[in-house]
Amino acid sequence: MNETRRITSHDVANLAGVSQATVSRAFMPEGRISAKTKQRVIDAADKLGYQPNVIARSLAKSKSNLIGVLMANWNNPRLTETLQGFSSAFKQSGYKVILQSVGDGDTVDDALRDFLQYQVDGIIVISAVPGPVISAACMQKKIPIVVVNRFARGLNACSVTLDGAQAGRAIAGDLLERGYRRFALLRGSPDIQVITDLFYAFSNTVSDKGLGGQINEITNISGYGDGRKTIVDLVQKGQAPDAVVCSSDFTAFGVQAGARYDLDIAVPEDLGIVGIGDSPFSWWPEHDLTTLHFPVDEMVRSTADALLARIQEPELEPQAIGLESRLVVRGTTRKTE
Amino acid sequence: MNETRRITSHDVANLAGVSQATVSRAFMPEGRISAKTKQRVIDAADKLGYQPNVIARSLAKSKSNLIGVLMANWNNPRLTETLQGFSSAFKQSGYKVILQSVGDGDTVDDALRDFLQYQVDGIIVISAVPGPVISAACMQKKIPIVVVNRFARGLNACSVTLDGAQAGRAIAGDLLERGYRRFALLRGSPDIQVITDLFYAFSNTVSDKGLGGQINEITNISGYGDGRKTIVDLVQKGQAPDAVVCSSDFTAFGVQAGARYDLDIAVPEDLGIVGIGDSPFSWWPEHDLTTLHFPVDEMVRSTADALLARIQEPELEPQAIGLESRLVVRGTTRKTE
DNA sequence: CTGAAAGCGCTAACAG
DNA sequence: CTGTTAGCGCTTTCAG
Repeated sequence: MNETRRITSHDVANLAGVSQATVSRAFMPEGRISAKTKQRVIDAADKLGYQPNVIARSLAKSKSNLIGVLMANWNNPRLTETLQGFSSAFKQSGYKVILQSVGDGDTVDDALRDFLQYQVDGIIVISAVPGPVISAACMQKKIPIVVVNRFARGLNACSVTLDGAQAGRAIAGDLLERGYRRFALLRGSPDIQVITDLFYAFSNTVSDKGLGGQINEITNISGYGDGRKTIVDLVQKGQAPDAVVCSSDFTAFGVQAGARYDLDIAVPEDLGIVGIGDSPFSWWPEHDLTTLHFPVDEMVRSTADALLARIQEPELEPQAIGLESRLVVRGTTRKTE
Repeated sequence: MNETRRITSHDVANLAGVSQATVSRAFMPEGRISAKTKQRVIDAADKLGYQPNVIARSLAKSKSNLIGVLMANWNNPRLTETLQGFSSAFKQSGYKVILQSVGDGDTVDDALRDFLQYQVDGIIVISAVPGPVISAACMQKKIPIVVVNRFARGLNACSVTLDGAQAGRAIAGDLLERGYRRFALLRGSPDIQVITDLFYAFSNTVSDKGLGGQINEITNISGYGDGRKTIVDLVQKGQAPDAVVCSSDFTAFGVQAGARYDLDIAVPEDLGIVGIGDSPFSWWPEHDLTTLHFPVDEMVRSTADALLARIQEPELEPQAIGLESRLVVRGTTRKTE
């Protein structure tokens, strides 16, 4: 058996007849080295199949080029786009993504601690908010955090979310214009600030217009099954809305199914349905859902920009970015009169 | 400003009045150390907020506890389950996942080279196959690779895929029994071995039964739009099948849409539709799709097991695991007579 | 059980 | 431009 010791820069140095440091320089972008020796080193390197050891480099430079991404909600319909977006955005800047999911008994903060131990250069937390102690620890180590889809209230972390107020106004304005008046607002957990903002702005817009709209907000409704059940319940209790706004497309699909298969209510004539997210299949004619377009690309770019900027310049002020969204009008809301 | 030097095991050692090596032992599972001093060290450590530096540990132990996951196809409908599965499966074994996606100009092999530089302990390649040189390099460094959804023909790597032959037989048997005879088989790229196997077994089963079935295989059809267009084309060209098998659920949804919205063909009476994957919404009544259930959980488990086993014991033979699947019969195929 | 010392493989002054 | 020499922070013999 060939005793396979890992080949290091020393081996390359020997073969090339230079010092180990020279090998190092040959592999550094701004290594001051003559083109000729550099070539000799490179040749020797790939004759041996040498690959620089990034772990050792990280230790020496105190920079890992790792970004920790923590995913707390795997039910997001735009999830794959998000992950793919981050992975390629950071690849372009020379970073690698290390991915953790929260669940299985351990918490957001545990996961973040793991990231710290791996000396990540920055952290992205998606759909969760870090605890105060751990984020203080990050701040003290100058490791920037960007929170996505949640607010990082007073945490010295950036956050990137929908602009809930703008979205709420947009949806309410549009629905009112189409003649809807009795609204049901369906959401999951009641403590997601963005949705709170959105519903709040929605309500305000409705009252401001003075058209006599009424609003019924229902919490802890999430996913297809919940949506379907909820619309049936409402109708049976005599609280039938004429429009439903759902905090997620999946819930909206469920409402649509309830109307179509359980209740035989005409959509959009007797019931308008609006989702949030614009999931990749909301345009399919089976659904043809009017939904708020969540600008994933822009979100990824803002997040990456904010994080990278703070990796280079840790003293930058934290920033709360609100993404503007627009309503994509499809077949689940009526034509404007 | 507080000059924030990172706190290391030395700092803890000083505070605890022990040597740095002792601190190290206190944080190692099998560190030979007395309970008393260990406690003193732990106390000192979290008084300082000390977190062991995993990068340094990796360098010292030549073991990174990193698993590289390379994702080559982001259109897989079971993608989130897959990613979540791996991330939590490996977390349980003390590994972290470092995620890359191929695309944006660089290749599978580039990505794998990056993984090698990060000294990953093992690699998972999803929906792509590594080149021969890079996988030779991995083998020589004793870094195991498991290929998922593709065969690793002669690469000294494990592979985990559907058992195409079994799946093909199952689908064909079921469709024949339901009286379908004129089959269209829709697939994307023609060089995915699993689908080739599947369609081959499908064809064989059809001929073996001697019921006079005929088969039309069409390649480069992938996704909703393609599926929809394809069924319309077939009908217009007078080649209407009475059953369509699609290599992905999304294509099947498209076929269904074509039948429903463009052609007004009765499904399942005049057209049977079968997908592959069993995506999370194939059971929704809008689709109610008969589809081959892809056992994601089992796939994740097999993959993780195979990889972890080879991390511990690099000399294990490569293994090709074929996952058994079953057809989930829903509304897009007729009742058996 | 604990301390001293030699690495792990690379980067970064500092001379020459 | 290149070699020498210290580290980066931790693990691991090897003595004691």
